[in-house]
Amino acid sequence: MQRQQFKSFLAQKGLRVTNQRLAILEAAFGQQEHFTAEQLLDQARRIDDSVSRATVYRTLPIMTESAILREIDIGTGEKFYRHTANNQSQMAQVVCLDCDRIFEISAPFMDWYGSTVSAKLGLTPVSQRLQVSAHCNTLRDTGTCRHRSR
Amino acid sequence: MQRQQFKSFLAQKGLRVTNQRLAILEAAFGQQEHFTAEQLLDQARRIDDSVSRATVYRTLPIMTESAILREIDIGTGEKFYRHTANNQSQMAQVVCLDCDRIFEISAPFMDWYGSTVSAKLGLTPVSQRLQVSAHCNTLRDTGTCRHRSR
DNA sequence: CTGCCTGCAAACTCTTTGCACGAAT
DNA sequence: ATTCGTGCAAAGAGTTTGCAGGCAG
Repeated sequence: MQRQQFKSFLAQKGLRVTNQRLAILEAAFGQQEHFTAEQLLDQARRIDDSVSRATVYRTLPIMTESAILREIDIGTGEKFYRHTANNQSQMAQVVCLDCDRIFEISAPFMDWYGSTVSAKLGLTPVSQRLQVSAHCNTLRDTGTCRHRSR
Repeated sequence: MQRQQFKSFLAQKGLRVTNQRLAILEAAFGQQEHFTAEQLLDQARRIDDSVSRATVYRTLPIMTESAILREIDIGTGEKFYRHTANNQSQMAQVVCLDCDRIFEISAPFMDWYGSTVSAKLGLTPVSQRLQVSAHCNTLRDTGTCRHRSR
C-alpha cells in the first residue's frame, strides 16, 4: 500500500507526518487522471480545509522524490502529476493538442536509448522522457470530440 | 538561404518585414548553441538597439512556425531555441544536469514511434520530443567539469 | 494613408519564499 | 520543550498584453 510507503519515506527522512501531508496524499490517490497542483489543492481541501497552496507546492517534491508521484511537463506552463500506481518509468506521453488529454504509452526502448547515448557523451543517465504531440482525428473529421474539455 | 526563407514566410502570411524582425533573425543565426529569449534579445540589440523584449517574444513564435527555429523546453522555466540549420526533426536532447549543456543527438526512431502510437489512439502526430537527463561522469570522478558554466 | 508593428510598462501565471504562529515528536 | 511545518501574502521568473505612437506597404 502506497500510503504506508509515503509514511515510511517521511519517517526515514526525518520528516513529520502532518494532517496536511496526509490530506494531500489522499487527494493525490483520489485522482484518476493527470492533475495539476491547483487541482490537487482543491481536492486536498475537501479532506482538510486547512491545506494551503504553499503546502501543496512544498509537498509535491516530497512525493515525487518518494516515487509516489511522477512529474510530467508538457511545456504548457503548469506541470502535471500522476500517481505511479501500476506503471513505472518507460512511459511516453501522447498529448492531444485539441483535447489537452495526456495518454500514457509504454516505450520500452527509452531506457536503452538513454543509456546508449549518455555513455557516448560520458554521462550517466538519470531519466528520459518522450512526448508526442498530436491532433484529434475525430475533431478534424466531425468537428467535435467527446474528450474535449477546455 | 534561410534569411530568404523567413522573408518569404513573412510575405506569404501578410506580415511586414521590419528592421527589428530582421535584426532578431540575424541574431538567431549568429548563435551557435541553444539560446534563450533573453540571450537573443542581447544579440539582436547589438544589431539594432531599438529591439525590445516584447518584439523578441512576439517574433519567436513566427520563427518557430516558419521552421527556422526549433523550440526546446527542458523544464527549467525558460525555453531554449536553436536554428534548424542542418538537422531537422528526429533529434533528441541530452541535458547534462551539472553542466546545463544540451546535446543534440539523432533519434531516427522517433517519427516511427510517434506515428505508430498516434494511430492507435486515433490521432495524427504533429511532433515528438525525446529528452534524456544525465549527470556528468567527469564531474563525479574529478570534481570538475570543463563544460561547467552556471 | 491605413493598419500592422513597436516599445514601454503593467499584467499574468505558476511557483517559491520570509515570517511568525502552531503542531508533531 | 524543541523543531519542523504551516498559512498568509509578497516576491520571483519568464512571458504576454494594452496602449499610443511609428513605420511598412
